Amino acid sequence: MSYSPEHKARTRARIIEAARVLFNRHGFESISIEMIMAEADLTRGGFYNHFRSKEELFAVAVESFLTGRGATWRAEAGVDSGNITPHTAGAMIAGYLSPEHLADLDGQCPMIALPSDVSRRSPDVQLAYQTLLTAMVDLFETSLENSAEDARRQALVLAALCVGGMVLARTLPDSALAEDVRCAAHDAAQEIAGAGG
Amino acid sequence: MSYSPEHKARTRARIIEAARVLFNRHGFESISIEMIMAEADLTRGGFYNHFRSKEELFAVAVESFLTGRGATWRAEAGVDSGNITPHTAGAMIAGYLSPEHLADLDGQCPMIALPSDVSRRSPDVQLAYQTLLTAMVDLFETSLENSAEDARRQALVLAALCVGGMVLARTLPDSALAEDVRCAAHDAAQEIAGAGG
DNA sequence: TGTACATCAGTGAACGCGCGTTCACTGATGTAC
DNA sequence: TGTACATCAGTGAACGCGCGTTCACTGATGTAC
Repeated sequence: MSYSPEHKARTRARIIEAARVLFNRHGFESISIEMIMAEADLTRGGFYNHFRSKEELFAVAVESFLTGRGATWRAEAGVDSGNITPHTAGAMIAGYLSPEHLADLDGQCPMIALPSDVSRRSPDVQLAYQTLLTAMVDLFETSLENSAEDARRQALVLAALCVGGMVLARTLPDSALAEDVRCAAHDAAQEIAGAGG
Repeated sequence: MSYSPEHKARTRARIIEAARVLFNRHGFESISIEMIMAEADLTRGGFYNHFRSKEELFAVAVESFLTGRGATWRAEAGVDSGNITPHTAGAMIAGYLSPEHLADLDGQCPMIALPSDVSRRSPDVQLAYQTLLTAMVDLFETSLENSAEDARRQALVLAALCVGGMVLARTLPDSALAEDVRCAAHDAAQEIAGAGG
């Protein structure tokens, strides 16, 4: 035997984390495999011991948000032991549409950082993106189930507001306008989540 | 004298139109100057007679939506001779969040096709994007002014819903889910636009 | 406990390719006479 | 009307560079004895 399987798994995780951060900040095409491997303290050649292609890594990196920062958020919002209340949606909205999230270029949700990159890549990459959206929508839907007439539709609207508000705020160079958009989206989302059906 | 100034202006317009379509479909980085010039029936070298860089063309191409398809939309929605009514917002929402717009990869609004491309480029490019958003928000705001308490905030929410709903619908590989998102965003936006304050 | 060995994660050079930009040149055009 | 000329939009080769992927090799590791 050579190295332990755990050794390889740790290296793989390091590559994924480096890729997640670099892709989040600079997009898919601006980041090279060499940059990712260097960020993980490795050299170019070893990449293909862990992934079949750059695009496969992209899909894995996008989805890794769910088990990383995403899991932390969900825990903080109170998604533990299946105990989801109307308050959960409010907490998630407050975190997602927060100034901190807007400023966090490394840690932000890939749905905000990478929509047009993802829309032009393989179905596998798009499926990873869809997994993130589905997790968010399911959380909203469960949270609203007991108070809203049409919880699923409301959940979809909340997701569109969260992603749309943040995508616009991220892209506008006038930071006052960006803040206006973020605040307006936040307040409207809280109103929908609070008002129920 | 060599060619007429009109000749050069027409060539420039052809390059911009070719760039708008190709960028819309494939993004900034996947499209080369050679591809754009070929689409405009020209060769690579002449590009720099018209633009200082690929990025300058990108900004111009993004903004060109406003005087092209965007102007048609605004006219159809009834933004002529300053005659903007509450109905105008509804018509704009119906067109923006329509299945036809979702399917129109060439003609779609660059706010949907290119958000993450734009967010990583120069301030000039971001300003072009902001011009599109501002036009949309202003139209919504004017349309709501007489019926809504806080017309500007409502207008920002509508813009976030329009862009967010379409960005998600464009990126999701499950087309049934994409349709659900589009419909939910459309109905919610119409409700906000119709309900007023 | 100590040594020989097989494995395979990681290395770094190489392959083939395309890119944005520059530049010397060409040739269609409008003007001057 | 016809011709010589200056202009500059458009051409296509070249420059310097970086990319994704492949591959022969290395050397740290865990195991067998």
